[in-house]
Amino acid sequence: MPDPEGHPSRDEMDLRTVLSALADPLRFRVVAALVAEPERVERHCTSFGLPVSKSTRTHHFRILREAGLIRQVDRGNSRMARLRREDIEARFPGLIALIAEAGVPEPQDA
Amino acid sequence: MPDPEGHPSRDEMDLRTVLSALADPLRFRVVAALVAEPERVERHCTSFGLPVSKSTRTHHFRILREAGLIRQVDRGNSRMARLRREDIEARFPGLIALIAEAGVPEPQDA
DNA sequence: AGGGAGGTACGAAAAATTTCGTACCTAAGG
DNA sequence: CCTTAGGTACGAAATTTTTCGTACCTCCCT
Repeated sequence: MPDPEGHPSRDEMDLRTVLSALADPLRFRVVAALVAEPERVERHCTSFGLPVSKSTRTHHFRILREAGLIRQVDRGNSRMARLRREDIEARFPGLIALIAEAGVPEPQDA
Repeated sequence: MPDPEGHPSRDEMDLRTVLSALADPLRFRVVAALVAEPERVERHCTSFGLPVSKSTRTHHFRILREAGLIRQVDRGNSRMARLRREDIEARFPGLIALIAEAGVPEPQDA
């Protein structure tokens, strides 16, 4: 069972769920941006500049969280996102390298 | 440019297109089934037992073909599908291993 | 205490994807 | 030659996903 905030444990992660999460252009951009960051970096959910309303943003971050790709941490009145790099690498070895190789898409093609 | 039948060349393959192709449950099943086969096996498009009409089947195989995941070859009056294993491995190393590890889903879960 | 930034939940609208039916084509086999 | 199996193209229906607006909550700051 996922934890109360909806984070699955490492072995609850499912490849098809992860692929669906990454299939959306905005979500891919978020993950690719995190992959390009140094290890353990936390970023504001707002810092990705997604061209959508905040309720849509909540929706996308929920899907990323429930797929196990990111961990969201409460930091006072805002929420930070961190890539679950080790868990992803352990469960789906090589996936992060593939995303890193593809790079962060430009906003317009996504 | 893709060839006349819509197969992209190796370096025209795009990770996001591939991920979108794999995000559909039926298409994932097809690819996972091909991954589980020995190298170079060709299978009838009908042999996967997809629970959809033939026009829908055409649609899904087109998406797989245009993503570069399979190559479709005319064999008289029918068409065979073959995994583009080497191209996929060259362009997205590790991806096939991830799919192989996930296994072929049971029909009911997708 | 009050205002503002950042978030979530919920329901509905909009857009994209999947699905099917029909019509049509080609090749293989009787 | 005719039938049948396997496919494609096109348009429309059904479903899913994305998107947004509104209402509401919490924490920080003044």
